[in-house]
Amino acid sequence: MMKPLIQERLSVISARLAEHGRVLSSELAAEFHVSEDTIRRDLRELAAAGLCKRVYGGALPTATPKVHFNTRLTDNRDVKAALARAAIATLRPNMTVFLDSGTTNLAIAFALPKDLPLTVVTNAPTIAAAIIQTAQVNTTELITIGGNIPIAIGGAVGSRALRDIEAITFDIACLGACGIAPDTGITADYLEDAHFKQAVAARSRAVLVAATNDKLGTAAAHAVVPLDQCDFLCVEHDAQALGLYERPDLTILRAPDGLERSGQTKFDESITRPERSEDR
Amino acid sequence: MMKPLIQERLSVISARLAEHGRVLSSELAAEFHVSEDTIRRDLRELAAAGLCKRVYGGALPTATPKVHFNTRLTDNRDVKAALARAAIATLRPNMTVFLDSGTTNLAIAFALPKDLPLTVVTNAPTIAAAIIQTAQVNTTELITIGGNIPIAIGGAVGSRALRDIEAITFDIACLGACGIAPDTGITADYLEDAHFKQAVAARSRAVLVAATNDKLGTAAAHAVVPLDQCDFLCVEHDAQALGLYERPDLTILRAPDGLERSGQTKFDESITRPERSEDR
DNA sequence: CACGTTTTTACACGATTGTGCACGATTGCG
DNA sequence: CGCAATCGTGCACAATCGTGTAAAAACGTG
Repeated sequence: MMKPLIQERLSVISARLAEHGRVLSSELAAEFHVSEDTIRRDLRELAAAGLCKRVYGGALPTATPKVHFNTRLTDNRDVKAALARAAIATLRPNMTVFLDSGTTNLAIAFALPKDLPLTVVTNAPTIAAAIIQTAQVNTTELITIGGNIPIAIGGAVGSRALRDIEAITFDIACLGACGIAPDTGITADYLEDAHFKQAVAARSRAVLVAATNDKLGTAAAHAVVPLDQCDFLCVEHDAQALGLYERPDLTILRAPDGLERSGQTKFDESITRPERSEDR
Repeated sequence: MMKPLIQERLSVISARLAEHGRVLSSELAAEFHVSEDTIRRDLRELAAAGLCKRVYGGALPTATPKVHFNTRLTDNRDVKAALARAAIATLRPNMTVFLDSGTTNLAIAFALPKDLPLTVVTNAPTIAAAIIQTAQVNTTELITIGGNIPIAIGGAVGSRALRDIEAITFDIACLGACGIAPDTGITADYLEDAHFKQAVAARSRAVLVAATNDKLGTAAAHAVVPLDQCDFLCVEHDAQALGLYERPDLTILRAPDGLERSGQTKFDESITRPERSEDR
């Protein structure tokens, strides 16, 4: 049995990941006749490239984009609410704000101060419904971008949506990100979604991205905008390795530490521990 | 057989939670061949992430953060659900359906059969959000009509919405009615809303109106369409004086007597203490 | 070929994480 | 109240991980 080249090994691991949905460090070590340290290095590299997510004992494929919008809705609700609080600090009265589809932006929609006059534009019905539900009649103007809506995305991203976007200029655009990494910038799972986000970013004076820890350091399939075209990056209070994300015109906002859990705060530190994935 | 990674276990628990509506610590421990302590730790983690609510003996899914609709919906919920069931009897596979804003149409959106392939068009974000929430990814195509949305109306009714409507022809349009009477026909509270409904009706092969008893015999400020341009009228099972509404091409559908509560007795009532639904 | 440099790997060691067990506290129920 | 089930928490042990270091292999160059 010939010893495989490193790239071959990485490729095989990647294929195994896609086929089986998971890999174990010990299995791979036995299969390639190398130490688990080597496998761990490989997985670290793949994770840095956004091709997998490391977990205790092995690795899993990066979040499959086929999951239904609803399933993502409840994930990290507290965390996203904290991110939202950090994001709304950037808003000023009478701004025109774009809220992209995505659960983090949904949290922002719910967190909008009710007495702050804003024009809110969105392509996501769920977010528009949140505005309708919570906003004052007189302080908020709501504009929706219509069109065909892929249910997995939860927002209009087609040609009509692109055309309607052209008629508006935004003071700030809150973009959802499926992945965000220092080298790849903001990335999205779907091509049309990525195109739409690009168009929005091009028509915005400022671009804000809020990302939970699990998004940091990962890359999805389609590039949206590089980091140096972003103006605000909202991260969790315990996000790490942020030095890699520093750019001249990028303001990094840390979310407040959301420790007002209903109970059992004692265990929070052991549960929401920081991610370990560092880049090289 | 092979030992699952922790994240996989958490994922399975989460899925089980969504599917069954509950999980038992003892069941999970037996299934994964781990101690109940481990399961409890898992549930603690999921609960900290806001994905479930721990109860004595297991865990329950967190109340689905579904978009809260107007309180008017909950008032006549059973009645409107019954009306919705009558309305969906008019639908056939691959129809293009327009759902106007309004709580009765919202009930229709929720009652749409999940396996019925449809193209649903709506100008109301709340209804679009409901479709996103409940629809299958592959059987429903969703198209929204965008534009400026007066929050009091809850749907796009302006010039852009009118223009977008021109490009579509509907098999059936479910119009919301603020009032319906034999002489005035369908009426609406807002002028722009009435205009928009007219445009929709003009582009539909069939017009359906569902009305609760309190709408029958009343008239709002602005006329939409007369009765003889309607094709289906859905009324409650005990609606009276319907003879006045008879027209040559109008089919009157009586809703079933809404005595059969849709089951779905949740784990909630039996195990955990009743608690207020404090969504946000 | 000789030599220095870079890359890759394996091993060692301490740190972190996951798990099961023990024991006392709490909760549900008759 | 009393009993059984469940829960919380501390602790021990094993698996896994990160990092530093050294050896081996590959590479380029004279």
